[in-house]
Amino acid sequence: MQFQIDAPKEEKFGDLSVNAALLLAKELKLPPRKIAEDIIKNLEYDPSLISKTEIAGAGFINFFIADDFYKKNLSVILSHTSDYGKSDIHKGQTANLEWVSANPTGLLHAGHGRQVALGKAIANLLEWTGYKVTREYYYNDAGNQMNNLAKSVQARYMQIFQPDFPFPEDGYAGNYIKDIAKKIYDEKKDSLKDSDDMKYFMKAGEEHNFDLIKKTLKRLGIDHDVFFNETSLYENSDIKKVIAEFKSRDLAYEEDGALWLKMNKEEGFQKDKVIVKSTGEPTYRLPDIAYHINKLNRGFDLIIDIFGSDHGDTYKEVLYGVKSLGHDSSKIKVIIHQMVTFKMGVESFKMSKRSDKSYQLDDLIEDIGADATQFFFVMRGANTHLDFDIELAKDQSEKNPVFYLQYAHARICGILRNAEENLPEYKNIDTKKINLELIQTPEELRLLKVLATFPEEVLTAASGFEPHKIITYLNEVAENFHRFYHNNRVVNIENTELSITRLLICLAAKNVLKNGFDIIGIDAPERM
RNA sequence: GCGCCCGUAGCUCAAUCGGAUAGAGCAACAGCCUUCUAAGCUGUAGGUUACUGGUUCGAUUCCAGUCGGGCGCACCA
Repeated sequence: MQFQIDAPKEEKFGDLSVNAALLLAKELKLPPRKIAEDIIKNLEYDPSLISKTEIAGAGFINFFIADDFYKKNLSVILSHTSDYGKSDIHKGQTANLEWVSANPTGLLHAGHGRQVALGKAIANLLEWTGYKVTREYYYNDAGNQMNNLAKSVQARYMQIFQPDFPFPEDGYAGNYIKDIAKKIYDEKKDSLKDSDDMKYFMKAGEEHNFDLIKKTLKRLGIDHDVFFNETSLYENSDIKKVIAEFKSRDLAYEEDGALWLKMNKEEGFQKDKVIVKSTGEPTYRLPDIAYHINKLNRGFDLIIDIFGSDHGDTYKEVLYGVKSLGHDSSKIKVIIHQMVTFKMGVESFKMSKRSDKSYQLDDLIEDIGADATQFFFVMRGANTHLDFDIELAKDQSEKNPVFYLQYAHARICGILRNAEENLPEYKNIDTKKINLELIQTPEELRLLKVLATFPEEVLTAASGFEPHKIITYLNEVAENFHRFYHNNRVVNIENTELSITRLLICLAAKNVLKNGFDIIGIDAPERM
């Protein structure tokens, strides 16, 4: 029988709860509470770990973990320092996380931030569970959009000395195109005139844009290990091989001069899809399929893609292609995040690539800082539409949720500075010889309990790729620390022994906060 | 029209892949600074989990339908 052992939401229901009796009731045709009684009667457990059991509600069996366990855990936290919360369940395994992967046709706009921040935190989470993580960026410098970029740059360049030069209708309107044109003009003056120079315009635009994208990522502390170039898939003929495979498996056919991939209607696909256009150029699907096969062939145990919901349908086609060629697509996990609506108080506005007034990720970082940017994007589950209130994020006051957490850390640092001055000997204490008997107040115990669950919180957050759970948890830590602070004087020269015990609790809380901040990717300030 | 996602307190969101009396923050109201940072703490109020039905010991969670919102539905990526 698949019964569950859970930590109940409410403290009064104990620390662990088992629903076995409820599940057995039907089969045994007995009242659940009666079954629970029988189970408890026959249970053997260590009374130094479990202080109490009880039957509650419809027939839950609740276990209360002894306070001693949590008290002893204090030295566990302190001795593991920056490793506390890490696990090795995926030790020896490798993961590949690909995200951002914006084409070098423009800058990262504010909406990209959600994906940028999510990926950063998820990569960290994976490392905390033992994965060796490759952070990858799929660099796509082929296709129509690059021609469009070249035309846009050319037009802005020409307009410098020929103001009536027409700007392409679907060109990129952002001001950054003018910057690129200006740069070219400074170097080449008006020597580039005919369309043979298109390649030059393209290259200049690409380099400029990609440089800025990388700078933005750097501001958020993101450094990709691999920039995988799409063109390499053509050069090493991976794409040719994929086409040949599709043909030999009779999964593709030619029609109207194009090559079509047969899509399985039973898996929900409505119609077949073109993989090679009649012009001979592949559509994005083909290199994407080849790319994912390439990742699988590199031997990763886990492959994660992060996309916005606007790609919610297309990735399924790519995975279908990969699977139909006999590859194990179950190793590939796709995280879809919903779109972001930015608000200034009540006023909302949408991002647009076409407008030159679009709000860039750089602007957002400028306005609210890198920490708040990272925090606000990761704060909520990826699968809900996110309302991003820039005014709130900008607010340097208690309204801003990021400060609540950071303040708890800063406050602990304040206490430690006080101790440094009045009780410097606390630093030399052997944490194994603390007098645990002195831990008595409910706030102390409650805080220790919360701190003890950190490793498990990391595991659940990592297994579902849900970094927002870390924030929810850290909030609980901060809340319990503040409560502890208000009711328990820490540094008191009259009572050195108690002071030292409480200082160690502070250190443990600081340790957990710091580790959580590291996962999310924000700073742990010493002062605020 | 079809597909995917979503709808929870006035607002922004949680709720451990079916569990107990649905929780936080902000906003509102009432309190707490001669004491380690009041960016804090304590308390009050706020709900038919969009709606209707179904599945079972038990539903915010699963299923069907309705309403409302987002995103897709190219030989663009």
